Amino acid sequence: MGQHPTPDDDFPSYLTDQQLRKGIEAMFFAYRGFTADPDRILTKYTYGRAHHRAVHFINRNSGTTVNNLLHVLGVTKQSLNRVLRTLLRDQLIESRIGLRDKRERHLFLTKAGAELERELSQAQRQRIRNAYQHVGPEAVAGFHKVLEAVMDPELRCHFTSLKDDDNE
Amino acid sequence: MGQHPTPDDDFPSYLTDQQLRKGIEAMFFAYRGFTADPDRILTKYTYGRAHHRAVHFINRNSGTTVNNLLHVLGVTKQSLNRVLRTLLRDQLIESRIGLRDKRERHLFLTKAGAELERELSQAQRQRIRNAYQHVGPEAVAGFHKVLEAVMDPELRCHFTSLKDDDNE
DNA sequence: TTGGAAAGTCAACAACACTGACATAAAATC
DNA sequence: GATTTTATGTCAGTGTTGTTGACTTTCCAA
Repeated sequence: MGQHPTPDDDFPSYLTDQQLRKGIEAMFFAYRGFTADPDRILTKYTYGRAHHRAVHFINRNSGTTVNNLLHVLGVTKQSLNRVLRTLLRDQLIESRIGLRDKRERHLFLTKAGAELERELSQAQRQRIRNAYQHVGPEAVAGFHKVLEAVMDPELRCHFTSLKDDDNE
Repeated sequence: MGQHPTPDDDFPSYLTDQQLRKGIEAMFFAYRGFTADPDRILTKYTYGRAHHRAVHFINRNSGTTVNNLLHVLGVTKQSLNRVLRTLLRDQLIESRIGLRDKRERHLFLTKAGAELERELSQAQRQRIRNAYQHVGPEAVAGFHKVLEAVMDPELRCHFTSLKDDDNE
């Protein structure tokens, strides 16, 4: 059921349930490795993955609004607010009232925040760099293709656009 | 710093910090998509991702011990025990005392458990299948290569061995 | 027989998500 | 100008999933 004993052009071997399950497990184990290094660092600061994500996206898109961050991270404002509050308290980010629209808060990393971001992303980049170097550019291209195809379409636009609209 | 303006053979363009950051974000967004379908289904049963993982690995390696599952999942026995207890209570799994070693508990899916596993993995496989079909076999091969390289080495062995040792 | 491994349990705690309700300020619209 | 909508923040409560620490039971093996 779902399996196919004799793979042909209609049912290539890389689409068997067995291969798909293999891919699912690979994602699970790889994501563990992917987050392992930042997680280790974050415990030093009594922060969690949520702080890492916030800091990452504020760095990537400096001056982003709370609302925009909300949609990118896919969490509720209450959940995000808890994280932002501690980051503000610890002066890792700062929040500036929008000039054009004074309801909006634009988020920026402070110097300390940028340092933490660097520490976190450096560890993560090192692991990815090692993996990329090990497998070569063709495999990396395939990796990116598959990941993009696995994303939800509405999230894909957040990913493909490295620069967003909002800055004052 | 870390960047390289003129990519050459020593510093190919696919290893720039920019490209690595892109890969990191791709992993983040793709993992969200990867778990979205099972998460939706799990809320119907008031279960979470931890239940999915347990059911997946018990199905993959029927008769596995609690201790083995512990290492594969990378959680504490207290955390796993909470999940297993509810799955046992709801008769989705059953636990049999080991014949050779009576301290060990070997875990099996019940019929209902196998049904849940199928429902969860089917949704997940469908997404992966669509992605694989969309990008083609070469990209998929690259995808697998990168994921395996990103894993922690001690987790990689759990992944590569589809069959484990323990059965009575 | 004693030591230690495997399994299970209890309690307490923390991170991080959720819902729902409410408040404030400002923009947009009627 | 009054009303509605939007953006943000906050409070309270809840649930899942992880942690540590302490303790017990079972049982294999030296």
